[in-house]
Amino acid sequence: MRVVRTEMRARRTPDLTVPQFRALAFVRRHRGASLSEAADHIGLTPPSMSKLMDGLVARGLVTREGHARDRRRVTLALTRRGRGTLRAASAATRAQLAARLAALPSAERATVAAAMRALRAVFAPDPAGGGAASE
Amino acid sequence: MRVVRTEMRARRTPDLTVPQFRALAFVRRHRGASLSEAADHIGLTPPSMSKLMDGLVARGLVTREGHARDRRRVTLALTRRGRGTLRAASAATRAQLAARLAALPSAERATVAAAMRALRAVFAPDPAGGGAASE
DNA sequence: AGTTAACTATTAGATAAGCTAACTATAACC
DNA sequence: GGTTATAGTTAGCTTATCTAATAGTTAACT
Repeated sequence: MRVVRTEMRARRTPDLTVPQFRALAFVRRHRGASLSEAADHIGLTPPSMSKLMDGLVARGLVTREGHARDRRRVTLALTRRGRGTLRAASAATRAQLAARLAALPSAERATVAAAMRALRAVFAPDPAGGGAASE
Repeated sequence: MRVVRTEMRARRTPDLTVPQFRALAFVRRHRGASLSEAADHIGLTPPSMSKLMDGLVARGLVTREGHARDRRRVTLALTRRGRGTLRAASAATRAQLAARLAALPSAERATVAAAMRALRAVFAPDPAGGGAASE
């Protein structure tokens, strides 16, 4: 995963930091989620998530609106631009990782995939982030 | 690796951040290294490494002395306390990871180990960090 | 109904990690 | 000996985190 981060940092295409990427991915997967929900799932405190969202809202990637019934809450969603940015970042990262992994013989790629499944079972991270690691 | 980081953060025993841990590990492995060497190996710019070392020197974990022949350079070394702190952090992290991995059947642990070897070959990280992952 | 308790989000203020640009001091080169 | 390159630091910026404190809302319980 260190390498994943490194690759993501190298990919300057849409210029998202790792926490920004994670937050966008969470919002994509949970449209209309609240700030606390995002903080919980990603493992940040609410103030941290609040500030993170400040930046994403300021960049026009996320909308933050008041909840209809519970006026304490906030409703998060991706903008069209947010979806595009996330998709581009995801594709770029995936491509770079795939390029690295392509250097492995396919038997070893299979071993890596099996290890990932085993580790996911033990650490049970949110299936959002690492899902669909087909290549 | 994300999980490694999380575990390390959770381990509050000697209270080292991940970059601090990495810097200490580098200095342990390369006694008398210069600042630039440390920055290069860890993948930071010299100013970042300089500031990181500021903190470690202030905490009495690292010594930073002038080089005998080349007075531009700086010579880094661990103090006794630095060695102890690093050892404690390393042991705590390792123990927590081992506890998690112990939940896996041994065949799957072997798969994980094989995957790590394969990935190391592709990404070729500094052998200092991930070495000796026996358990 | 009215007060208290719980919850949601933000602000304030701190530390740490990073970067680039600019500077200082020293060594190397010709 | 004067120019060029190298090593490290300082200055100033952004982002990521945290805890503590605050404000506004809703729920809960007399």
